[in-house]
Amino acid sequence: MSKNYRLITTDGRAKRGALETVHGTVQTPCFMNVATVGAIKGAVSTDDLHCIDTQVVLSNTYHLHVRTGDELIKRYGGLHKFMNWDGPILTDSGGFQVFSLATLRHIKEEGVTFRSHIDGHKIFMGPEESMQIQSNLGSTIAMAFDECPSSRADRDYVEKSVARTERWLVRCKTKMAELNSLPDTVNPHQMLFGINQGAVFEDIRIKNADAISKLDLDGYAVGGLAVGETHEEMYHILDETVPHLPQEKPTYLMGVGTPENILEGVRRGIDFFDCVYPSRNGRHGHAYTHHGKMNLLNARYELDHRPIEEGCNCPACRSYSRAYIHHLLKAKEMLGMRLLVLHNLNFYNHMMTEIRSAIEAHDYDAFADEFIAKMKAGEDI
RNA sequence: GGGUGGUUUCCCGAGUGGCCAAAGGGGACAGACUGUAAAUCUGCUGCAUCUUGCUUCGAUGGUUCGAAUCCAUCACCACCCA
Repeated sequence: MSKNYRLITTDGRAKRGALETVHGTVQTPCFMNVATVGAIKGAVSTDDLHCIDTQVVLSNTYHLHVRTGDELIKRYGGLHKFMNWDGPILTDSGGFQVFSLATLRHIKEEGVTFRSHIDGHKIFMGPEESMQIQSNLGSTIAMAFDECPSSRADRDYVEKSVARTERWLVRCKTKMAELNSLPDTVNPHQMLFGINQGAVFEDIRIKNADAISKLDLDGYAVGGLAVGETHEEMYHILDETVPHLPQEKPTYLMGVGTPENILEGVRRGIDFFDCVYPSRNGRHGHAYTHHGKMNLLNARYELDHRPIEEGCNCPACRSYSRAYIHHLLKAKEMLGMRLLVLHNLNFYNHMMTEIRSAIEAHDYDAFADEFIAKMKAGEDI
């Protein structure tokens, strides 16, 4: 397995690292931009992604499997070629869909039977199937196939689920090694990240973290957070769990989150994040700024000549006013959504740049506290 | 000039004697969304001293215990015949 992660410096528990991949080096902490079906929703192109300094794109195994099909993408030459993105791509395993498509599935030891949300046909996905699909896609980093239990699941269920996810992880590792050694593999250097689970039960989390750490994977994710528990519970679980994951490997907090969640995650030793918020909220009219979040659909912006945020270098702020974007959103013109998605992703990507500088300067705690306070104050917007 | 149909709360539009402050859309206003079944979903939209009271359904007058709903007159709109 790879020795590709380099820890550049630390500040408290915060890590400043670099992950070498066949598709380039990722500077961490890093926010991955979510492109579930091979595109960032909101008509964002890969050219756009270069303009807003995106490092890593995240795509989804289940969604690409049911449409358009991973075998077809493999025949095309892999996902990188297909979507014309030569930077790193992380593929989620479909594990989250085990959780979010709960009404359409049935879980067993071998894997999960889904009903396709597209046409209702039956699909079976287990660790081997998920690894096969991710290998066909040829992503840079594959995620282990896991179950993400609900934050309301009882202790007994979570214990059994985590034990099964642990057994699935061993099967993922075996299958990936096999796939990477095949002659026609799209990306023979595909990496594998394992996933820690355990809902809000810290002892289950710690036991699981210790166990999966021994598997010497390329990286380790904390999954199953931000699914209904409080922020305090989430931060507490990170406090207790992250120290039990290998520090010399990249860590990834899956599906998180708000700018504040990310700042707190970095403080607790997380390298990678991803979240639908900047793109989805952009489509829904929300813009992130250093002074808080604003809803551009609100009438108060109808004659506001200012850009979303003064000094922002994104395509929206460089050329357009709040008033014009408000109008575009009201008129349901796609450009309105597109500009907000670009602004928000640019905001997140650049927040990560600021975070890396603060860790390098060994001033992270003060930086994070001030960043969060400023966003909460919501002044001048 | 004659005939017929119509005028409902921001707009369209249902309602033909009490359960109507008035269905349903749209718009407006606000909120939610955390490994995206999400350009989606939710709330709200006469006034007030808001678990109750008041004023609304073109205008005025009438019938009735009770009218957006029935009658009369007037105003305006649409179409048809001259």
